[in-house]
Amino acid sequence: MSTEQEIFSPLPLDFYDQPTLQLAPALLGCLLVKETSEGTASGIIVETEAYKGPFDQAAHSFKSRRTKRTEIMFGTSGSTYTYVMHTHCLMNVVSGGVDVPEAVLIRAVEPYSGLSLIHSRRPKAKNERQLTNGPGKLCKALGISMEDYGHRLDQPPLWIASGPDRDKFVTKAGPRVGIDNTGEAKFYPWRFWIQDNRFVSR
DNA sequence: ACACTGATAGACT
DNA sequence: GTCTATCAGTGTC
Repeated sequence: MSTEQEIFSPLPLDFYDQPTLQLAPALLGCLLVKETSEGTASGIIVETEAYKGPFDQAAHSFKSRRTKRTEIMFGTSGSTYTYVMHTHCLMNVVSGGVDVPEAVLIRAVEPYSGLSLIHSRRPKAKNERQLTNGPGKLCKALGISMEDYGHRLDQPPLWIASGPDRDKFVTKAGPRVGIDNTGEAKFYPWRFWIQDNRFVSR
């Protein structure tokens, strides 16, 4: 059993120096923590998706498209890539190292701490599952926004820690979600989740 | 199952 | 300047 301090202690930046397809499943079971003036909330990462820039038609950085939005993906691993879609914000972890525009999308978490804060931020959730079982929902629940764009994930106010009870789950892989019209890329099994966890988005 | 929402970037004229 | 698509979520049919 880990101590409270170990559970919440930020992972070092070099943790993100591993191949994106290895990092995505490695993030499962880790704790995503956000500190705000309202308090601190956290959730265990239970679902991720890998996006491999230049060769991945589903990625914003396909063919190394370098723009204001994708710029952070060309930077160092372990930075935050936030992106606004419709009315919601989605969070990605930059990987691949400098000049390799890859990232891992955090698709779902299981609420771990700051439950009352999470509930107050997600008044429309009709049950516990709906608090954080989607990429836009978890950002709202934890208070993650465009202000976190470019933030390094080894320090407050936003970081990822090793989390409790590591390795006590089975990892599954399958096709990614919400990426129609992307040809072959649609079928790559680059989505990873914790088997039987009820907060997985689908 | 379906449509409405509506921020922002990127492509195009 | 204008048009369109987007790594969703929600309410309604």
